[in-house]
Amino acid sequence: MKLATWNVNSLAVRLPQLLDWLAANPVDAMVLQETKLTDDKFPHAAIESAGYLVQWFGQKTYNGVALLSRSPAADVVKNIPGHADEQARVIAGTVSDLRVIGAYFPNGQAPDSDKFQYKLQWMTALREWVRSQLALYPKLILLGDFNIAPEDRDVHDPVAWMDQIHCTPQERAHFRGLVELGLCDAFRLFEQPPKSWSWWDYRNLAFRKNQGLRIDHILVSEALRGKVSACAIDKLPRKNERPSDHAPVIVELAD
DNA sequence: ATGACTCCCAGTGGGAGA
Repeated sequence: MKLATWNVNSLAVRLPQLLDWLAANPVDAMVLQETKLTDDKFPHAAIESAGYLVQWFGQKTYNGVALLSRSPAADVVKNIPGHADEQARVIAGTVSDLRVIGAYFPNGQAPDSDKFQYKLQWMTALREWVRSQLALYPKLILLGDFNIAPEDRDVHDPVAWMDQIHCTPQERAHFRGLVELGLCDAFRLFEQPPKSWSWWDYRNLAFRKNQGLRIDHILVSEALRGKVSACAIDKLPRKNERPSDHAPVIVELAD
């Protein structure tokens, strides 16, 4: 079984690229972030024509998430239950026997901003909800745009990024908090090329110079850890014309 | 260098992203 996550930075713009990517990468399930579409505008028919069922949860202008799957998603949840939020950031469903939680973590903007406080509160709520989900669904996968670079090796210039947004000790502590629930960073189960990033700034020729961050992640529960057979970042879509600034991440689970 | 690019909604500019 293959699953993927991709921050598409506007599904209205990236729909053709998503369909191309799915044709080349026939995953069993996929989560999207930053669809930036209200629910009435979600292009479900095009996605269904590509052979996927889809659940979506969006808003105007910002955020927005979706869950695509070959087989139906059961017990679908949108956002974190009990955590009031104006922003559409989470979509979860059970696909086959797997609990799939797709998440778009807040950016946080700057460590001294109100948005950073929102990010910390959101991450606290997410962690407690994921803890309860793990009790219900031992086979759980949490994937999406975490907006956290967990370690210095996930940052092209750790000195310049030190204590900056995505790299603060508080954000990294939250990432470790998820790991301490029993989740495992699937990407790091394998030897990976050095300077592996999932996001490159649009500005300053960052992709060409390979100056990026690894902020899109796939975390798997203990029950799944032994089944992970591969995990990789697909840089190819970042070479498209009008690319998303993020690349997809794919994980493969043995049956 | 509080920049750069891209997207969105706006409305002939500005916020947000990361």
